[in-house]
Amino acid sequence: MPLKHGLLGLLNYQNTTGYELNKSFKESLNFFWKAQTSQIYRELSKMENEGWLVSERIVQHKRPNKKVYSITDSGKKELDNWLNTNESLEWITLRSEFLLKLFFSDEKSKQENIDYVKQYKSKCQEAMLSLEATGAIIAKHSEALGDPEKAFYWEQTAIFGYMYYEMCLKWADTVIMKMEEK
Amino acid sequence: MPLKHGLLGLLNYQNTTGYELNKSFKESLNFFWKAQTSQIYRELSKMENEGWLVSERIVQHKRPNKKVYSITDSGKKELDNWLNTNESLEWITLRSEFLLKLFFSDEKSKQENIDYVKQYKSKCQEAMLSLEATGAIIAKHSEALGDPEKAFYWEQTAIFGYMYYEMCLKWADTVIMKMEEK
DNA sequence: TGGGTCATGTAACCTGTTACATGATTAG
DNA sequence: CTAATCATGTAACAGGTTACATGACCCA
Repeated sequence: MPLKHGLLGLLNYQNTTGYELNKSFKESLNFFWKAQTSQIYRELSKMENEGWLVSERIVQHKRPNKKVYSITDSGKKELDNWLNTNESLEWITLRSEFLLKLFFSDEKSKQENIDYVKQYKSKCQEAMLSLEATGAIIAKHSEALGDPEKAFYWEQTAIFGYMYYEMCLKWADTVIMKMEEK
Repeated sequence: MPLKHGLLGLLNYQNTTGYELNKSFKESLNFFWKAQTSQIYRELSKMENEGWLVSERIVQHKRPNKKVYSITDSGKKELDNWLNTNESLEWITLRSEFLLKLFFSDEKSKQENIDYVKQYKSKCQEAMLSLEATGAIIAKHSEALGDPEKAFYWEQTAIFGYMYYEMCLKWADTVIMKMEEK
């Protein structure tokens, strides 16, 4: 249940609400793990039932009341456990509706398929840009923490993304070339 | 609902049973789209309710009876529609429990993390080998069909996989180097 | 002053995963 | 002869997606 553990990981840095977690999640983990807002709330209450978290309800005027979650010892143990056991870890997963369609695109015209792959390229370029923005966020965090090493692993994940999109673009170019030669 | 459409795509080649579809799926699409056996059966019956498929029950001795599905005109239309509209297509998705853990691995020892990434490398190498096997399957299919172009797009998806794993290995090597320098 | 967006979430539905059932047949 | 695998699936549950709710505040 990686989503739960991602949330535990964030809550291990600081106590916070579902709303804030949702934002942090989207700022940091979102590129390699997506989570819906509603999913985050649901997982949080489940984790509270498990005893991994406790919550405190804060009454607010002007804003809806909120629930601040904090991780318990049992939650820390669970997080630790997840980090340290790699049985049942899905090391590699690839899932692409884009490729699924391409697979079945034999009947479509050459030109349609070329356009399709070109559209893909432009999505990759967009994604790269947004990763560059993440790069800036990482740099800011590192500075704020005063320790450039603090964000080392975060940075490596962003680099992964960067290399991934580069590879996708390279692949797309060679496919387009081959299609044009057909 | 890409799984439904993947199944439609396969059924567009030939009428067959859930059992056989499951096998074809795993041989061809599995590398970029996973489906559980049970999921395939469920989707098939839903698609029959939608009118995209019809089925015929074949009574067997020695083997459990089976249901042979065939695609209807309405199913063909649906498939065509899916292939030709890219609104709502998820062009890029990346999801990696491996990276999620790495993100939170600051507290772990340098050596543990190096080992972790090395394990990842070996999974990538395995995956590459299994893609090479797929390459052989593709070649056989092409020959069987007599037309090397028939499997062109299939081949391109396999090449994508190949380049992907290459990239992963390259990334892993640079990360390991950086970790060793820490 | 009317339409977004912020700050909180909840409900319903659809998809994916895990576990199980059963009677041949094949492998060791 | 016994255990695994084949050839069919079904059931239950967990995870992911889409749609909606509400009362402030901010912008044009």
